Amino acid sequence: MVLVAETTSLNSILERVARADTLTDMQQEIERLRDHFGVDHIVYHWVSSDGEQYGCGTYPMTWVERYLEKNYLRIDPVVLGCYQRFHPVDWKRLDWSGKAARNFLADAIEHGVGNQGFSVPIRGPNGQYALFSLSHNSDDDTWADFTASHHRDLIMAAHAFNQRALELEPGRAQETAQALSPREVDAMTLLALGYSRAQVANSLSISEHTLRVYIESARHKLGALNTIHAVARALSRGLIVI
Amino acid sequence: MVLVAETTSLNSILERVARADTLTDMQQEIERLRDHFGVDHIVYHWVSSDGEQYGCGTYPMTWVERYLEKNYLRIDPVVLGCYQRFHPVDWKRLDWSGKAARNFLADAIEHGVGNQGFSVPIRGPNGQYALFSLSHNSDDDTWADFTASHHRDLIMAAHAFNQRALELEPGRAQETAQALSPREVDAMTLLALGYSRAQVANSLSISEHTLRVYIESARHKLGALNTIHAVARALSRGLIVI
DNA sequence: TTTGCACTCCCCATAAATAGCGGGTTTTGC
DNA sequence: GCAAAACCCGCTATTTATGGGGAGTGCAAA
Repeated sequence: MVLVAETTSLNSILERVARADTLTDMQQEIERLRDHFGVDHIVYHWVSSDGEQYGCGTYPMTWVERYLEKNYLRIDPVVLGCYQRFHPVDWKRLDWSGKAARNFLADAIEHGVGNQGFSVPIRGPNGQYALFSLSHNSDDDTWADFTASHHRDLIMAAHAFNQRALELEPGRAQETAQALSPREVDAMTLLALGYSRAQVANSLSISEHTLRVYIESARHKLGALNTIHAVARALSRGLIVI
Repeated sequence: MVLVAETTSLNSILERVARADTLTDMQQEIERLRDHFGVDHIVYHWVSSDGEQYGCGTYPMTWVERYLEKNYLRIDPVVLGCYQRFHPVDWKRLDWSGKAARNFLADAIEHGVGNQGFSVPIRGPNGQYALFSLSHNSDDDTWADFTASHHRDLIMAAHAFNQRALELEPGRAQETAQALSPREVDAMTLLALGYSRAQVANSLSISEHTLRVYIESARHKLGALNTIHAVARALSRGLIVI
């Protein structure tokens, strides 16, 4: 077990990440990064604004397939926990109570994921949510020393992957374009706060019919199927804040 | 004009930021950081989950007051532009067309803000949105050299402020998000994805009435007034991911 | 200056969600 | 083992949202 990082090569790896043209290139760099840090696994995966999942990393293919097949995204305490957090977190500090979480953990370790882990969450303007994770097999103290001494390197690495991944993400151009008008933002915000249509119309001092026009135009701009969908998209894209 | 950064002292500043107990402490460190980078101004400001604004920085008090008084937050292309972005951006690359934006720029420069600028946006799980900005008076080339060579330091500094600011934010502790049951999570998620109740019930292979029970229990747990409200809260509390 | 966009208002018919009542089984945690 | 919580289903009635039409103003940029 080697837990040594040579900062000399980190910069060169991150520079290559910044110039990566494909996911395959990033995959290669993530393997270099794993060797650099001397950990068992590194994974970078993210959820785009349209809910699509992307990722690259060094987990065994069997685990990746199982993860997708079992839809572990909705169970994985790392994903769910980091979604509520701002800064990097050690997996030990997440909530592993609950049967589903414990089963997931057992399954993960069985498939080669380490017993220790550390994740850096980053989120973007349109609900993009990315996670840069390291996983390793070691005792608690060794792991604590490692994460403490490489905290900054890990943040920088996460940022590098993140920046490039977002640039490589397909269909980014037309999604950011669809902003909402001020009135539409008002309407979506008040709906998200639990007001009924009548209350929203009253709050905005407009007729309920006018309000409906805003809701519908917001729906169309957001490509939403109904009001709940529209509010959810506006929220997760950061167009409204509640 | 000095644009030299000694990396030896950056770490010590950021470590003091990480241990800062109050906004005043952070204010002190931000001044040290300004001297370290040799720029005219550094500002860190953020919008919390309840919409409150906080900030600290080296701008003249007259400008801060004018900014708040004129409600420039809704005009400032730096704030608006970075809200739509993921990674650090030079102010020159933002959209300064539009009368309001140009007036704002003139007003800002008149109050001592530099003609150059660079901002690092970061956002958090509950709609928090933070901006770490540097401003300086210089020509384009000098500024481009500075930002290029200190790109990583700036990201690290932004992260350091960000992490501490979020920890210092009041009212974070009592945000004990009551968890939803797996079925409630399913229901909320599918609703957020735009499915109607009939479609959700069909997807989950349960009766529409049973689905209704889940939606209502989720509503009660979330203290929501209606379904839209419940979905919005579940989303913004990170209980569901779409 | 003309084109676009944001903003405001109105009707009608149908689809969907909400509110209230009732009944039951299976899992999970202490 | 027991209690609590999660899981599942039925009914009726009312309120609310949605979908499809309309029309007209004003502002600002191309």
